[in-house]
Amino acid sequence: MRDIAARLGVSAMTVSRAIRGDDGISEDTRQRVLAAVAEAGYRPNDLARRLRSGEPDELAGLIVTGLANPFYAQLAVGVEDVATARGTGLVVASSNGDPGRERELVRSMAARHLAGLVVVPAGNDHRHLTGLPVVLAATPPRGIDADCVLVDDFGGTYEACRTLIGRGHERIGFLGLPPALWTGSERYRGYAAALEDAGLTLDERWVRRHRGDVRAAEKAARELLARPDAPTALITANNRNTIGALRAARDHPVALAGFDDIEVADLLQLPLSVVAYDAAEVGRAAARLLFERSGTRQRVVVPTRIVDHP
Amino acid sequence: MRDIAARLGVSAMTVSRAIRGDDGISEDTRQRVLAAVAEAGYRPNDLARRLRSGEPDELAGLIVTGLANPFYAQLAVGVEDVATARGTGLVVASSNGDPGRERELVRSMAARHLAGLVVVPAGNDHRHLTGLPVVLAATPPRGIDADCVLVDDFGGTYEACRTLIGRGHERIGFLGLPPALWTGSERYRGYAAALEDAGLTLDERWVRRHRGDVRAAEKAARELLARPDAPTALITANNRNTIGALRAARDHPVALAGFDDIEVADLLQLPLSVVAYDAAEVGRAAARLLFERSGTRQRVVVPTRIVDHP
DNA sequence: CTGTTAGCGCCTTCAC
DNA sequence: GTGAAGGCGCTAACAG
Repeated sequence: MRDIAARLGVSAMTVSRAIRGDDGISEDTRQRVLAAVAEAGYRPNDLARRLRSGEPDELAGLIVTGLANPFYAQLAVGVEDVATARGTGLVVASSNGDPGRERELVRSMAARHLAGLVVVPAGNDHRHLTGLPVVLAATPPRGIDADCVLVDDFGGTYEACRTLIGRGHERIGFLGLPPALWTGSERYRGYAAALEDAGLTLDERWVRRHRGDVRAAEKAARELLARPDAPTALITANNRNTIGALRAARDHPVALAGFDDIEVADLLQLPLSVVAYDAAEVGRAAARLLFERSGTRQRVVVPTRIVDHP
Repeated sequence: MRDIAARLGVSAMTVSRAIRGDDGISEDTRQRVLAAVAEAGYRPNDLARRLRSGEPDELAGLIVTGLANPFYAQLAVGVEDVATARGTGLVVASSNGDPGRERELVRSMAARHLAGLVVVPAGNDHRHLTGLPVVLAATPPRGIDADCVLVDDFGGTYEACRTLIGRGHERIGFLGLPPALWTGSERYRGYAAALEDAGLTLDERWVRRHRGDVRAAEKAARELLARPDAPTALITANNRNTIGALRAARDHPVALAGFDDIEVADLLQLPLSVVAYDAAEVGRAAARLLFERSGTRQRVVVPTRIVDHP
């Protein structure tokens, strides 16, 4: 900057003003400065600018359990949309479901003085989510006071289960996440409530609750469906479990209803109902809460709807 | 920092040294400082640190055309893996295929002094990719000198087309991206070469090359397949086109071979061959090139393989 | 309209 | 082992 100023015989301030589009500078001078800037290929240093002006970093963070899951990719798209609209960049990181790693990521983001953080937490204790504004997604806060965006886990699963019941199924199994996880617990609760309200029995032998990938899900589904008293229908409580169950269903016919939509669900020649919702909207809502930070604590619930792919 | 120093009756330098783990400070003093730091909840300011020390930011950037596309999500996972292993964070942004927006993103990332940038470019002229180290993915550099990671677009499409020919198809259409895009051009070339080598005619009426989403792809496929002289097979040159063609194929039976694997391709009751490759590896390779920056210009090609889902 | 002075928070360099 | 001086690149706040 000083170089440019010297070369033009003006002060650094003038260059600064021209670059920032500050007024109080003649149009003529501005043009001359901008020309010199372009010619020199000079780029102002954001670090120094922020250090001096005290502006917060125009960078927010997003921590998800795994970007490979299409749900989180969509969520990231939503967060990015809102951030971009504000001129804010987005640092994305995956915890891989490891609370220790999540803790480490939060620490480094806080040290970087990011403007704020959207987190899909890996664990249940959120007391380490400090040092910067935080909005939780998919899980309500525990141990901290923070805004959050939830999906209607209970209601969605309840409706999915009712769909199966409405089709005459009485032996309905459940393939989901561990009970310690909020989504695992809430979706199981929706399943259990739907059974109870229909006067059906919840048979624990038809339940598998694990934390795993598609292969683990397929294995669990196969075990369930190979039983002599196999259920005639399954609730699969997230997209990994749904895909695993779909693979198992090639050999063991079974009706399926799953949480999370699947892009090509309509192309599968298998009966599948899904609990669909706008994953990007979860991200957008979270980002809005982060940036708008009203005084009162907020909890947004994104609605779900049943989509049948008969 | 001054506060802490004053409170302890030491100089700011001592606090700085203690925090950074610099030696040349007594163990006793360090402990006292660290205790005070913890108690005050003080966090050193990364901006100021870097401004003074001139270190590059421990953040790299990734610009893709759209994170919603599973291919780019996987690529992001790969870049993130390698970055994380080095303790580097990742700023992710989508250009939405708009070169103007890409230019703007590059500018802001360069201004933030990120350590480097992996870019899946939206356009063909890459001269705006300056101001920081850049590695291109999926497209070779043009107008700049940079490393890049490519997929074997030509070879993959060639083999996919040969698969269809091997099954007896002689009227093979093509659904792909515009010729101005590298992948659009290379994949079309693979298609054309396979036809030529087999002595088959390339009929332009069976070709649709557009930039669009799944719906546009389905529409294009329907038009193609509704013709009286419809092709009996289609090459779909990316996952958006493949899914669109799959939808169209419900009403117009046709053999399909597509570039990019689809997660549940094995579950579709439709004959589909795909050109599969490790999208995350594209990201990992790009990140490695970025961080290792050898003196010589590198070009990595990620291999493809045909996977049949009969 | 333009320039001068001062300092953002930290770290390099050199004294002590 | 510790501190004082000075400056990284930029921009408030005040002159003129």
